Amino acid sequence: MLDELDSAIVRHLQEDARQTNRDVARKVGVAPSTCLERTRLLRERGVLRGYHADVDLPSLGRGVQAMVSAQVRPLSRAVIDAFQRSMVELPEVLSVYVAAGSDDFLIHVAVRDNEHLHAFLTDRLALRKEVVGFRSSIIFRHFRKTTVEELPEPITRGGGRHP
Amino acid sequence: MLDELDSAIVRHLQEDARQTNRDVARKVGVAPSTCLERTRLLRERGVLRGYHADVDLPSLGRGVQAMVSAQVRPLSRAVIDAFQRSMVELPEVLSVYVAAGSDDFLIHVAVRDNEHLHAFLTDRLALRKEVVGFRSSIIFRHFRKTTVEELPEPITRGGGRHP
DNA sequence: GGAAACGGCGAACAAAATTCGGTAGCGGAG
DNA sequence: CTCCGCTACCGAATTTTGTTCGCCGTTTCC
Repeated sequence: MLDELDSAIVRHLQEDARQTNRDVARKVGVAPSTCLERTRLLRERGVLRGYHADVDLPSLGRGVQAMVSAQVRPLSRAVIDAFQRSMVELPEVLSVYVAAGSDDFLIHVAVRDNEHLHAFLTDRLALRKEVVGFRSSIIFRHFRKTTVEELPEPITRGGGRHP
Repeated sequence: MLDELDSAIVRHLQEDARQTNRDVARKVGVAPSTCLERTRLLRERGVLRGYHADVDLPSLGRGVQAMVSAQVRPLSRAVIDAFQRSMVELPEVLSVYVAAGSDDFLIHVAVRDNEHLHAFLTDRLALRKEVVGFRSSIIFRHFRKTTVEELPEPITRGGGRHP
């Protein structure tokens, strides 16, 4: 799906999305025009979904982060979709994961302080009647990998899907 | 800490970090040179931590995501730091949260398929002797907010910290 | 073996980044 | 009240980059 040149471009744009196309081209060893066209195609293909600034949360008055796992009932599409939508539009929420296994939802929140977290849990979660339970984990540190590489093919037994 | 102009610049760079400085300047209503200087200062102050391409995980051969919560013992700094570091360097791992509450660690992983996830859990987690338990949640959907705004000051009783 | 298609290249042109001297507005001191 | 100095913004000039497009070498498929 991605050749080596694509992968290299993607890697460099993950590390610094604001470096110039010329710089990327030089680092991956092709002409700027080639690099530009490749990048355009990667975007068009949906491999590159966008470019976003990474912001320091404490600077935005959000010194406390937590991951809140919630269980909702009934697990119908209507309830799930509505709950997801209402969580996403809360200013405290950074991210919503719809999941299965131990939890139905994982909600990553960033708030001013513990007081604010408590208010969020009681006023925004506990009050909702579809929420039958939730647990919170305060996040002390968060290390996010800047670059995600293509996974190498694993050692397979017996070959691929087209025999 | 951030005036209205800073906030506007930060907001626009969160939405699209690769738009030109001119475009940002036009949108926030200042001259390009002013916008450039502001952006430089925001970076220097650590408010803007970097700019990263958002990559489609399935395109990288990672069609399955999960959040794994792990409990480790003893909860000493040495064990925590070592476990964190070893998780971060695994290719399957996107993000590591060091937490307290329901869980000690939250590990966001993206793998090829369920088979690969199972291999990860058994070979990379269950084998470690400091891991005393873990639970996994398969992630079906992940909605990440592109723009994080500064939280408005709450209604406080009795005023600020400098009377 | 040849034709067509693909991908990369580099030059030319348009646009953006970056620098820097000038200046308006603001705040403080006299 | 006025003057001074400081800060932040602006806009023009220069350098750098983005973007387009015709050309050419390679590969692929008859």
